[in-house]
Amino acid sequence: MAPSIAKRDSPAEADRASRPSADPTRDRILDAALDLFSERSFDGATTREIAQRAGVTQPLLNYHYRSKDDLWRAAVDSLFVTLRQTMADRLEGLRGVDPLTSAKLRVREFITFSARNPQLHRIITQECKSDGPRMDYLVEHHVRPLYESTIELFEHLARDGAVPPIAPAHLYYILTGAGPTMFVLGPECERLTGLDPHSDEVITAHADAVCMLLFGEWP
Amino acid sequence: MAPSIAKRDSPAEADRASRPSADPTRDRILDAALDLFSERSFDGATTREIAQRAGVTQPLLNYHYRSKDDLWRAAVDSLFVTLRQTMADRLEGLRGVDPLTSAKLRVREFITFSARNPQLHRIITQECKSDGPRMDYLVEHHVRPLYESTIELFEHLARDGAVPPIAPAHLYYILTGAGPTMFVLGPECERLTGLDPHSDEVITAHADAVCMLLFGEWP
DNA sequence: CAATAGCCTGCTCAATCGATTAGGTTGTGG
DNA sequence: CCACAACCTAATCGATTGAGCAGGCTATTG
Repeated sequence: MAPSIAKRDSPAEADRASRPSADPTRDRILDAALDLFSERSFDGATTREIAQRAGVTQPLLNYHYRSKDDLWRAAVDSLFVTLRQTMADRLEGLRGVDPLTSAKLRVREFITFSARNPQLHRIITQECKSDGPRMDYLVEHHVRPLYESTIELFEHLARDGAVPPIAPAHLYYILTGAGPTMFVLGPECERLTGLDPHSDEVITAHADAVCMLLFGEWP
Repeated sequence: MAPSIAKRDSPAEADRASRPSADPTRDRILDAALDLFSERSFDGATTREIAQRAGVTQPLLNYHYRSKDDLWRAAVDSLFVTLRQTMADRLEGLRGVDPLTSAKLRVREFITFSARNPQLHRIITQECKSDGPRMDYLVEHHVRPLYESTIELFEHLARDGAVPPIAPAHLYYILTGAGPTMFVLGPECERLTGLDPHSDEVITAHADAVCMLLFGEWP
């Protein structure tokens, strides 16, 4: 069905097609793909439009990536790499800090990232609404590790009474729902509330609000 | 650009094409359209597949609805009519109940509806990610009234101290994010947590959790 | 200098999309 | 019984989609 052998004739094909990065052209393609896939969904985004936004021609996408599906996977991978790197950098400066403070900062960092990269949850909600090969890839490669480390964090916090007695699975969907939705629906939010979901003030206020609810800091 | 006159030749065309309902065939088409639009997005859903799921042929969609866009609008309308009807029925039985209890039941009803009709938030998140004619229709016809009545509710509750001191706009996105996300991502939730997001137990537990956080009932 | 390999583009194809047309069937009022 | 309107279908249209092919440019290598 899906031969693992390269379908083109040049020898280095298998290496090039949809493997690593570090090429400015490939990066521009991935960024454009991420924007359009997340806004318009997999089917709604056309390869021609992605190419146009990246400033290249459409056949170049099939040169660098075997197929539209392959391009999608590469774009998703790069986004999650950025997420993991950002979170890791943040945690780096938190050695020795007490667990509760560390957890609060993790939540804030997650919300800030979701606000600056709404593509993350846009793509997740697009693909995970129905079972399919792309949801499978997304969950097994990227979402599950995130889920499990979050569950572990909540279990720790619950034992200390730092967080309400709510099953971790529910807390996970409350956090991943309450945190990013305002920014996922950025254009709607702007129209509806007049707030600018890109501004630091609004992002901070939202993180404050979620932390207040989650960690119960109101008399 | 878009003449309001019927483009077909029969006289009753303008009346039929995309006006009221009460016809079992039209209802089946709308239900199928809702399912597919919400799962696959506007572009991802094909009129042929909608027709197939409704048990009719594809040209029939263009007979009953002027265009795919028209069909989408009719499907969205029917969903929001159901939402308003459900909420109104619920509030009917709450005359004389104190405001806080009434508010809690409203929140629970909203979450229950979102769990049983995940199409609602699936479509909202699909269309409101980017500005466009469908977001415009959705917001101005259906979302804004919902938003404003929710804001009003939260302002009342905040005055009584029944809800944390959080700006209503943020509370709105926290509620509409934390409540439905678990059910919007139903297939992912099942795979990730092992919970069945269709079961009454899980729905109730999630409503409990959100109410606990929102109304602060934990010592 | 010649040759080769890596990027990239213009042109094109088969498949599939939403929409249209013409026609058939059913039921109702005169 | 006829005429007409409502409902539905088969066949098909032009447009757009993802993908493939052949070839051109540039720079590194021998």
